[in-house]
Amino acid sequence: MKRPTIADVAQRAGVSKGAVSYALNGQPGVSEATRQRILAVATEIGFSRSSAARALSAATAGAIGLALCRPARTLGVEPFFMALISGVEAELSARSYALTLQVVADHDAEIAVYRRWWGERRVDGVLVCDLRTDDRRIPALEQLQLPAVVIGGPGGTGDLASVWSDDAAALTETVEYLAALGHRRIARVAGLPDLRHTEIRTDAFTAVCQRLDLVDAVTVWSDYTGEEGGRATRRLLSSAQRPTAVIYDNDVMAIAGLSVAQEMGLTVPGDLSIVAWDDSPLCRLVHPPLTALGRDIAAYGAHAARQLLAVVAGQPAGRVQDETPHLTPRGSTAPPRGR
Amino acid sequence: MKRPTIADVAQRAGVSKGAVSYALNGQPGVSEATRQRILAVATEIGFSRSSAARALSAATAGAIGLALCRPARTLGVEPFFMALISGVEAELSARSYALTLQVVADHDAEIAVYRRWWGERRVDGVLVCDLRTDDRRIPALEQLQLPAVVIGGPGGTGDLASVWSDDAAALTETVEYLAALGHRRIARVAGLPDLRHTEIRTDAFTAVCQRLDLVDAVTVWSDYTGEEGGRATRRLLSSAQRPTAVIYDNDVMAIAGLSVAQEMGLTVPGDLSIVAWDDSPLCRLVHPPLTALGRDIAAYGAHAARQLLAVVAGQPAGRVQDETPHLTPRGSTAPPRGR
DNA sequence: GACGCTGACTGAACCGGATAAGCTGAGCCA
DNA sequence: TGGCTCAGCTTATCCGGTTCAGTCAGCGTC
Repeated sequence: MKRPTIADVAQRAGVSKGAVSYALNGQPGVSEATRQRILAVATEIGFSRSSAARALSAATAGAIGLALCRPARTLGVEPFFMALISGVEAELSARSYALTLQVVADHDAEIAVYRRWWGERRVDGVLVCDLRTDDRRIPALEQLQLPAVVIGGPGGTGDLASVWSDDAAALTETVEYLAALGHRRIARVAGLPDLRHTEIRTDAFTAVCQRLDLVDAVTVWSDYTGEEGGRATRRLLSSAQRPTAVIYDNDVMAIAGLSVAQEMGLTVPGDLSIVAWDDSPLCRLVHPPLTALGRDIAAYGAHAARQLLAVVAGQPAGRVQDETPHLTPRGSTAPPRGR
Repeated sequence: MKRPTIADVAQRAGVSKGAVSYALNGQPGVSEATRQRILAVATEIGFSRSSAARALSAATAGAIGLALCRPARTLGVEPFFMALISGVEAELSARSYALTLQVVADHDAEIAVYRRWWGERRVDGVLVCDLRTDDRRIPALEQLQLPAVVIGGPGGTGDLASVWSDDAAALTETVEYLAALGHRRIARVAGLPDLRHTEIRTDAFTAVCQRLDLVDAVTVWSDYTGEEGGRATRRLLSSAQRPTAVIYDNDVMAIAGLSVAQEMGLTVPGDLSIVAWDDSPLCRLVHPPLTALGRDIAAYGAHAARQLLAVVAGQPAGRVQDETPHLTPRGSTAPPRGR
């Protein structure tokens, strides 16, 4: 099956290649009647423009890139990324942009991918995930002048545009809620410590616990996997002054924590209250369903994509705030027993 | 930052553009000494070929496409796709191919995407997921002559290449295992009925149950979501002759089923044995950990990607078999109580 | 009726590689 | 020494769009 080119359209419509190009792009230079005729011919013979030729002459790839840097073993389990991707994708495909995806092992590999994409002109811009403190990717992208939007922050994003959500406020609200239920010993199982949002949440946790005089507040670090989340929970629940409530930095660790609690003979929420960050269907899957800090992740992704397209179009890099995660109380939180 | 082109390399190496092209592509036409000099210059100035220009003149996009057709609400939850994608990706990036991803609502939209990708020459080939019985995508792709590999089967893939795993054998093994434990009333919570692999598993289930004379065997249909899986389990466990073992077509439904059983006061595996299809970290997250039918999904994806690249390279469309899922017994299966 | 002006369109030059065809000089042989 | 081959290049053309500089008809204007 021979693919029609712009020349075929031009010939059939009895005009030049240039006129067809103007017509297709909504540029002035052709009369309305001619434009309609050209568009009709294009539709009739099933013409679509070669992305390669367009990229070459218009110097735009029509694609944006997303490099995922989490190790393969955690990548699949959290629903977060798939939700994010589907949101990004919805926004992009609505504007006929393609999404190019690459899984990388570490930040060096990721920077190498950015460099290659830049050199190959394969993408018009990139979305950056999992912002770390002192993130080496930021200066690398600034140097390349590759349009980018960081998903994360606030802070630490250099001169790049970013989309962020107020995790500090969400965490504060959660601790206040648990404190209001009567909890005094609250623990937090955090994600990887060098991620920027872990840092932000940790600072907020420390601050609110100090303010509410929760002296037994403790944060332990983990790596977002169920294994580590379970292990951390086991340690916490084995301590002399075991917490009566635990906040987990993702849903997978929270579910693992719930299992560990049940395995150790504790009832949830009677003996232990559990809050999960990232409200996904997983949280409603288990018994009791988990109280969770949720937000519309697909919308977050769509927001970031929109922002990136704006940057690609030459608008100044802004830092826009997305929805703040909100607490959805379910069956896994209650006043501590014996209050 | 100005991006170097092949002309810059040529000038600096004191040769023509053509010579550089030959050198970069490992073609004959330049001496080994010159080739090395050119490659050194290219590395030195950080040159990489424009994917657009390459695509235009070599008529190859350097990318393959993957359209995901599951509704957004189930997409994120199952770890399956992320694992598949990371496997596909590993294989592609090793050969400098890019992965273009698109999320679509239904098969019509998916076919439209294929048509657009074909017209835009945006991808060299596509991977097709979630094969259905009488899948309209197959003839559409055959008509477009867009290289494709179907992930699924056997059967129903038309003239397209495919990579499949022997789900029938895996299911048979599982039923035999449960029967050997002493189970006589085995139920199966299946995924969407019009998926080809659901059909294959259902046929195998019927056959083995008949052979083993398990007259109470029953299959109920679901949609892969936790909600539906839980609901189906509740129905099954409320029936007069409730099953003593349930096989779930994915991990998410199995976990939901486990919760429902516990919520109804049944112990697992004492009162009910549970087997999950797709062994993911989720299965080890819950208590008891789930006996599961697992396979290396990333390897499956890599296998499919390799196969697609072969088809793109002009090799005949083959139907290759991947690893058969194998049963990993864990804490969720045991002989039925009161045997 | 010569002039300028505008809208509608054409022709040709690009974009950055791949590649077929052409050229050149060294090496070899008769 | 002339003729031939062939490795090792160069040159030119092409891929399929975008875009800029013209061309030209038609119209109003003084």
